[in-house]
Amino acid sequence: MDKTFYITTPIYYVNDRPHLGHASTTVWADVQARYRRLIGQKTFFLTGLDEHGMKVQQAAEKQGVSPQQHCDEMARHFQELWKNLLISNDDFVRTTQERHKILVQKFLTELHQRGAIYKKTYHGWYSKIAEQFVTEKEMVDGKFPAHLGDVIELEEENYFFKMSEHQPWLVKYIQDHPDWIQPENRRNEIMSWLQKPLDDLCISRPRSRLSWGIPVPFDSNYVTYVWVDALVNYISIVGYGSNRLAEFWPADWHLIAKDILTTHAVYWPTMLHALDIEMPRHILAHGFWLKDGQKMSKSLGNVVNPQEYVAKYGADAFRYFLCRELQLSNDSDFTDNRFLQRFNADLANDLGNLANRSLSMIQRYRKGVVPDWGEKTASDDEIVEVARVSLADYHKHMEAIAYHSALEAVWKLISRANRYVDENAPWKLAKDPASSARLDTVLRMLAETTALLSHLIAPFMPTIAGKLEEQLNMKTLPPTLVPTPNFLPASHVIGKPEPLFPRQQVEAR
RNA sequence: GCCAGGGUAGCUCAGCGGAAGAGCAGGGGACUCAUAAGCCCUUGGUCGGGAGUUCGAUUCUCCCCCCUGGCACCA
Repeated sequence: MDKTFYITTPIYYVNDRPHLGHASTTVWADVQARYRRLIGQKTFFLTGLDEHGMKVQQAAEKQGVSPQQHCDEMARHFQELWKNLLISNDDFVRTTQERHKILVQKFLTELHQRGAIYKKTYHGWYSKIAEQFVTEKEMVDGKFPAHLGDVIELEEENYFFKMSEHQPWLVKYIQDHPDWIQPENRRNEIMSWLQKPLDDLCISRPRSRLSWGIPVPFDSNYVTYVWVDALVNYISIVGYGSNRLAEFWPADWHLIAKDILTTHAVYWPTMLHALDIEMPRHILAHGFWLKDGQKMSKSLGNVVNPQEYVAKYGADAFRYFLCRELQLSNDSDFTDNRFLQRFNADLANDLGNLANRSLSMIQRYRKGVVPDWGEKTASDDEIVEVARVSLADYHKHMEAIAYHSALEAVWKLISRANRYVDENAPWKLAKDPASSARLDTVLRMLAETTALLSHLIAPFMPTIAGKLEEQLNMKTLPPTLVPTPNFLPASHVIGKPEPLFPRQQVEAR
């Protein structure tokens, strides 16, 4: 494992409080970061906030506070949620931080020096009320909607990045790297999008109408367009401008939601290419959540508040659900019924009960001492084989961020282990002294399987994995995912078994 | 409107030319270590509609219906 591992979430825009979408992307990144650390890879996991721009300026004005005060308040909401969701980010970038601003300016200076930026007049429709340019796309029946107020034709000088120059290169790059943009339907979208000629990208705003931004280094009358500001975070925090950059860059994964695919798959790569900086290895865009089959919206009042679920069911179960149910290529439906079904069936019944029955029997039949291997049968060979296959599948899918499949692999082992208990019926073996050697093996097998499972679920459910390890009394053992015949030493004494997940009441249907 | 993707068991989805599958939910049974959990058995589908190619189509082709997504400088 020579290369370090670097994963990012978007830096979230602070015009609103964190919602289920933010939580999903961040949990996904966290699971990957924890997995990488678990297998011993040096890992950097970055998330943060995008704090500049018109929307923030306007939101602050509306509340009668300074933009920075507004950002600080939002930052508290995000950081509180990440804490409650057990997010293990290595840094938290805020674009208003000096360390970031300096490097955004360096980034722009370099683009400018290379001749990648030029100034031209922009013609467009400008809404005074919204304080921004609007596109003709927003017209309804040839008119702009009333909430935009008077829309006037306006000319404005701005700086542009020569994005169009990089179009042929980008098309070829995507063709040559089929796994670069995932999933495939998003890649196809970008490819079809690139069939039209690419325009150059406006990367500035006159300071006169937007003050809340990073000054353009070569023209103090302008501030930077927020996307340039935001995207640069991926390199500014890991050492852009110094030889430190090579330690983590290129990023292994940029995790995003589908709505910001273009900025990450077109704007960002072309900017990097203009500066001869290496491309990120993968860009993964997941879908949105629906609630009960509908788009979430404040007006419908069906917005899922992550904090509520964490408070009610625990961060672990919530994280599990986000990883088990969120689809990549499509939108997914979040329903309370489905959440509870997953909770009861997968967590309480399958996993929780397996752990509890296994440890209880070791307590009851061997006074908490994990016995050494005794008499073996074909049943043992079978479960060991299932464990071997599950582990291989697990690693394969974890590396690809296919959590749905990785968890399926884990649950195949859980199912097999539950069947193993019934087919060996330790309670019958315990009644016959002649079966003692067989009972030893069965209990040892269950202890080992449970120990392995605690490691496999750790990236998804850190607290529960910790509780399970505590009950197994294996806190002092090194975390590892290398399959060994013995996670637990001879004569190992386990702790007290406690249910991991309390079964939830489901309303009668 | 244009371009993609999809419509398979109550739900979520896999299969994509040779006898319809999984998980969950539902029903029944034997057991008792365990969170009345687990285990075994089981109900359930003219695979969106129509036409065609083929010895044979859920799977390929065409038409139609329905759904979803994308169509840039809003983050």
